[in-house]
Amino acid sequence: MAARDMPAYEQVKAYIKQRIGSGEWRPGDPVPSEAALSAQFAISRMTGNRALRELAAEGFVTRVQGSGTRVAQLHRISSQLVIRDIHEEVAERGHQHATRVLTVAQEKAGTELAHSLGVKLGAPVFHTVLVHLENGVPIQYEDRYVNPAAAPDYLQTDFTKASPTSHLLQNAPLTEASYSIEACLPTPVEAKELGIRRTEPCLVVMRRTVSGTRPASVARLVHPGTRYSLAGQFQA
Amino acid sequence: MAARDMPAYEQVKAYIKQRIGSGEWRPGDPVPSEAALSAQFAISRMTGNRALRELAAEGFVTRVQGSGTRVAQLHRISSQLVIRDIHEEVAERGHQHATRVLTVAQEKAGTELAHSLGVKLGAPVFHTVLVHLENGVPIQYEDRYVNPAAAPDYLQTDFTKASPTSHLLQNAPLTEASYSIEACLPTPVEAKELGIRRTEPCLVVMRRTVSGTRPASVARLVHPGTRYSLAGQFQA
DNA sequence: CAGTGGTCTAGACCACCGA
DNA sequence: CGGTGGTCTAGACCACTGG
Repeated sequence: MAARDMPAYEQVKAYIKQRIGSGEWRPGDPVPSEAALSAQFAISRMTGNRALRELAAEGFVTRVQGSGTRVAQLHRISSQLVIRDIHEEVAERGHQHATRVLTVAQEKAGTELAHSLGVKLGAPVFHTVLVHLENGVPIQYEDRYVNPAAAPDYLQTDFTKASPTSHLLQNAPLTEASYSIEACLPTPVEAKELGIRRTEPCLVVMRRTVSGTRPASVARLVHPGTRYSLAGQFQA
Repeated sequence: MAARDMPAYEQVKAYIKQRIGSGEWRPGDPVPSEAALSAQFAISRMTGNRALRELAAEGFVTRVQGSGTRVAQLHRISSQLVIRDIHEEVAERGHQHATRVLTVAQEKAGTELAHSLGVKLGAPVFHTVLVHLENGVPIQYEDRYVNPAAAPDYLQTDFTKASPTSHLLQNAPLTEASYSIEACLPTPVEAKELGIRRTEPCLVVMRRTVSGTRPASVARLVHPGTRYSLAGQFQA
């Protein structure tokens, strides 16, 4: 065990998590109070407080002022899906990232798009279509519409050097987003640009981001099923 | 403003979040040090520490010992992705959920499985294969292996009444999980049981759950691409 | 080296809950 | 009322970073 090197509050957290994980303390059972922990571990009350406060934030226990701390009823496990720049993602794997630019244009918003981006019908919107390559192999077809109000100089970006995601993150602080993930067959154009057969399943992520109160961008990200998977970890 | 009633550390957090949200402090910019905050707000260093520590946990800033605190590049946003019982999920949509049980058996662990579940090669493991239907239409093919140590009476469950997920959540408190999501074609058996063509893309979720320190279960969840999508929302 | 964050202490006052 | 958590302070020592 690396228990000796752990900070005191981490040791207390580990102790409590272990009791909960082993089933020794069941949901609803009381957890030792801050004062009890101080005495038991020979630590100050603040240290015990930090341990319990963090466990509460992580969903392991619930605390009620005046009443006490108890083991939480359900373990809600929420993931930490992160909106990442694909360039960083590839670079982190130690691979080469390159971008092929297919379309950079200003267009007029149709009904559906106008609604998604919160602009008027026929108002100008920015449109880019790119293919991202990892070590020369296409891994993502990115079809994106951007609200000019959120990133006025979007079209001036050199997309071979800065990805749309990084440009948007720099210029339009992200406050909200929604996504959906599905499995689809690629369109003929997508298949051609990704260099795959039209029968190969693709992982498609549709994402809509909001900056402040203003919709910033909607994107359709198509990944060949054999070359890309989303992975993640839940904790707490 | 309710600023007067807020604890000091919350006021400091609000101040910093406001600067970041308004774009006044850009990603990578330095955030005032704990000492600077103490002076500026007339608070103790510990209070400033708590504000910055929580902002770091929430993904607004990054901290490096010895170097300082800076505005984070990305907003880490926790999603609503939760490990849910498919029965609840379907019921929530106001639909009928039914289960077809294909396999309920005890088997011997092969090399790979033994490693995933943390048991010895050839040790007994529980195996179930189910098909979940929403209003009579197959939406998920669930192939699951369970560690007997985590849920000894798993095989006695009536899976038409309680789903594996709900049984496991009841009996083996969940502490950790990892998953991957990909797009694949179904195997012949999967296609047959789901009632789809073998060329129809499927959304496949591989999930491994851990209860305490013990791997509890590994599952392969296959969903027809045309009938199922994962959706979620981010919020700051 | 000076400045930073990481941790910890031994007190303190308050608001709240339950008996 | 005593016990609980919620917050805050004014110090302290340490490990790490940068110039």
